[in-house]
Amino acid sequence: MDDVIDTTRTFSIGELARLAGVSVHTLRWYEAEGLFPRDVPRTSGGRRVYAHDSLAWLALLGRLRESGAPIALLRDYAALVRAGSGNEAERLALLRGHERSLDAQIESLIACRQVIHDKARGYQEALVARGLL
Amino acid sequence: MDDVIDTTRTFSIGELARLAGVSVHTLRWYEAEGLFPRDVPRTSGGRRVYAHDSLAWLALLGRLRESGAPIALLRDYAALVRAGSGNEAERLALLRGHERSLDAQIESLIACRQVIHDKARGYQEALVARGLL
DNA sequence: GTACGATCTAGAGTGCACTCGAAGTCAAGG
DNA sequence: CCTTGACTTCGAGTGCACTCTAGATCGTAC
Repeated sequence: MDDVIDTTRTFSIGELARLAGVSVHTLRWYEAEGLFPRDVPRTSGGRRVYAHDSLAWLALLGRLRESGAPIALLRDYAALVRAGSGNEAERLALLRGHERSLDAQIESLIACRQVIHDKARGYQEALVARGLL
Repeated sequence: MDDVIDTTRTFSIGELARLAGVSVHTLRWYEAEGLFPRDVPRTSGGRRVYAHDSLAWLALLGRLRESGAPIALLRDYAALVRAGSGNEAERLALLRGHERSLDAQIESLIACRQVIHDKARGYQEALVARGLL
């Protein structure tokens, strides 16, 4: 199997924003907040040049955000990656911690769903009883 | 079976806040935002007197909020209840709509959980391989 | 060389849902 | 009567995560 990922591919901020589904404003803001695991290199003219793996990194950040992780957690995780190998136990603990909070969130949502479903069923039955459904 | 709920029981704002697990500030703010299905009566001195069913109402609002419903949805729902019977179909549609969004949320969280779990497993295996776990 | 779109920085603005502060009123205990 | 604590209104402040603006610069296409 050939490698299908071109590891020499780089992205401009506009390209990366489009591919990652975030705004260029957000990318600059993420950088300022320390959410990248290494400094983003620049062209001689000062423009950002993102490495090919930035997309995967942003995908992971996106999953963390989507699941309710605060920016501070992404910052902590980025700092661990930035510090280099040797802190895998800490990275694991951070991810496991978020996984637990995710479990709690899912449980809570399922409970809410049940309550709302029951309430809806009440209205549904009332409508059926009156021949309106 | 005797009725175990005292329907004549009323609550002061402080009591209700404590029982419902919200702040008195929030109760006043909810009222100002039109989140109650009827006007909250007052004593001659101007203090709010909440009816016994306010607790159940707040529990429902709490479930809706906990599951990501914006205040606007609670306001719309309260307006329907306030308008009285006859709009059960609309109430049902509103609740069903939120139930759908809840399904989507739960699915999304499960997908996030998978991604994060896989990432954590990577670190775990690396630690095991190095005899650190 | 100039037009044009993409990018740059620093900092201000936005939306949501509270959350708090100030200054005053009410009601029960001593 | 007086203190104390819960309550009142109104409006300002908070935290989060962007989101946008202004004004300048870069780089490619004509």
